Amino acid sequence: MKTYYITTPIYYLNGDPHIGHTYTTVAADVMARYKKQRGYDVKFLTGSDEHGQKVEKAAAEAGVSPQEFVDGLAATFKGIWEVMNCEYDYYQRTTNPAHVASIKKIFKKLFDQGDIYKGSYEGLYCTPCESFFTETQVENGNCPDCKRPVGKISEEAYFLRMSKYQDALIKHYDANPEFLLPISRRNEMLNNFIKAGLEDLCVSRTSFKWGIPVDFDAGHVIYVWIDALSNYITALGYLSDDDSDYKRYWPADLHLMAKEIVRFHAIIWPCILLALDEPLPKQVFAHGWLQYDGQKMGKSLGNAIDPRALVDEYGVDAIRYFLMREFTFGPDGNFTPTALINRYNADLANDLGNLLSRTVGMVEKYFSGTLPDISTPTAFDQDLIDLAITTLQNAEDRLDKLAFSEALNEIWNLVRRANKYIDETAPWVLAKDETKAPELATVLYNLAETLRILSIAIAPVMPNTPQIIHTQLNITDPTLCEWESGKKFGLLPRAITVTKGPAAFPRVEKEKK
RNA sequence: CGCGGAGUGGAGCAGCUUGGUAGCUCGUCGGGCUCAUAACCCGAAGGUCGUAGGUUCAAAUCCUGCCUCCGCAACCA
Repeated sequence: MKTYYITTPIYYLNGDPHIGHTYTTVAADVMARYKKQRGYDVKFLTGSDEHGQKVEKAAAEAGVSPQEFVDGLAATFKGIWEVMNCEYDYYQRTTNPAHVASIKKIFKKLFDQGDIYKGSYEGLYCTPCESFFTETQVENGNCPDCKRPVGKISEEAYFLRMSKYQDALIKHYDANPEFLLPISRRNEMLNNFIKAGLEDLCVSRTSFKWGIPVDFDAGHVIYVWIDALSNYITALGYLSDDDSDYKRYWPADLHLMAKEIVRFHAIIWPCILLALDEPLPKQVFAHGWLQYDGQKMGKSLGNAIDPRALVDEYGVDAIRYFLMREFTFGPDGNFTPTALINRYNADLANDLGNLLSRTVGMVEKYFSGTLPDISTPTAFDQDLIDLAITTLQNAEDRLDKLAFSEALNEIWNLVRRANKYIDETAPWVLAKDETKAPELATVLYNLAETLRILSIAIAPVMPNTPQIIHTQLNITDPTLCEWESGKKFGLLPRAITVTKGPAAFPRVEKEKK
């Protein structure tokens, strides 16, 4: 069976999850579900990065141990993924003993083979940001990020010989045009950083304790690079007693992330893998940020969006749909409440929800809820059917390129086509003439069958909605819900009995804001 | 000369890597229909694609200058 290994970053546990984390993870979940539906053996990994000085400090301020602190936040993150219906296959934590053991082995291996060496690091350091800065970066002696004073510190540290792998990395980029997408990111990394020259990277710290210790040198702690990035392989059991998953799933098909960490995934991580002599991931994809009303989102600005509140108000499928449909996956996007309401009403309430509602309504009204097994084609059927049987393929073409919005647009072309079909065939006219019952039954059947296909197409993005459609159309045969069955028209039994339910997506009034 | 992104009908966006009738959603106006969540369907208006040049038979799309806005500058998705 073909495997598909997809990852989100492991999120740093320094605060509650926000819409940004949600955006990345939902996108990954959509891909994972899509591939599962198509029969792939999928591994979907997410997790949390739980070490470092910020966590150590935040825990101290909260009056709990670092472990207690991250346990709480990790639970919060797992909770939001449950709310968002993100079904990861494994949740990796950098405090997981198995991860810790693997990381120690990786570090030791790299040290033993000379790719990690001991040196000393001196620089201007901002403690809260856990970052070194160059003279030019510092603004009047203050950290350019948080504006607090930086101090000059020097420490013994271990370095990763990144410079050694520069040429190999460039070769890999050249040989794999789709290694890093979108193209703009590729150009950025290649031209500005890789070709400009890779400097050896400081991969340990002595300034804090909360991390994985360097076994052979007391006081040194393995810094985030190796600790966090390697999670993608420690989660598969790399260098553990059971590395069957590693053999099965590595190299990853896709590392998904937002743009600010593309450097680590497109440069540092490949260098680590090159040093380990392991294959590089097939693709790294960096999407943009969501802004809020044109402004950067963030806790400090007080405009961070709480995904839970959105789900409470609109439902999880609607929010997932909105995130995947509204924004082009790649560039930054602008999140506005108005856009959310517009999308919800136009696409979900008016187009899809109403299509289901009017279809089921007509079967009830004209045939007392059960379609008779009679049919006579109408002049309008073929157009609808032609589009219906190509819709899944069209969606596949887009999804395979992570063009979620385009994929949904393809699917909605069918939704709109079905609504138009109702207008063309005017079932209410057919209903007035008893001799037209076979045509009427055909029209309603074709609509039901189209809804079946739609339920398959939307499932990766909207995992709950298919069930609503299936319940109302009384679809119980699981084979009628399989991806490939959505490429065939006419599989649904003709004599279906429908059950009208509450509106799948009740309209939201704009005044509500 | 720090780096990068963006400027497309009223709004929000796509298209630009691989030049060739300017597309989508919302909104507006007009019409149709009445099965449905006052939803649906059809039609129309509205853009010299930031600006000045260049390359080309042909540029929103490639190149150069300029203007404006925004982000980043070793871990905020």
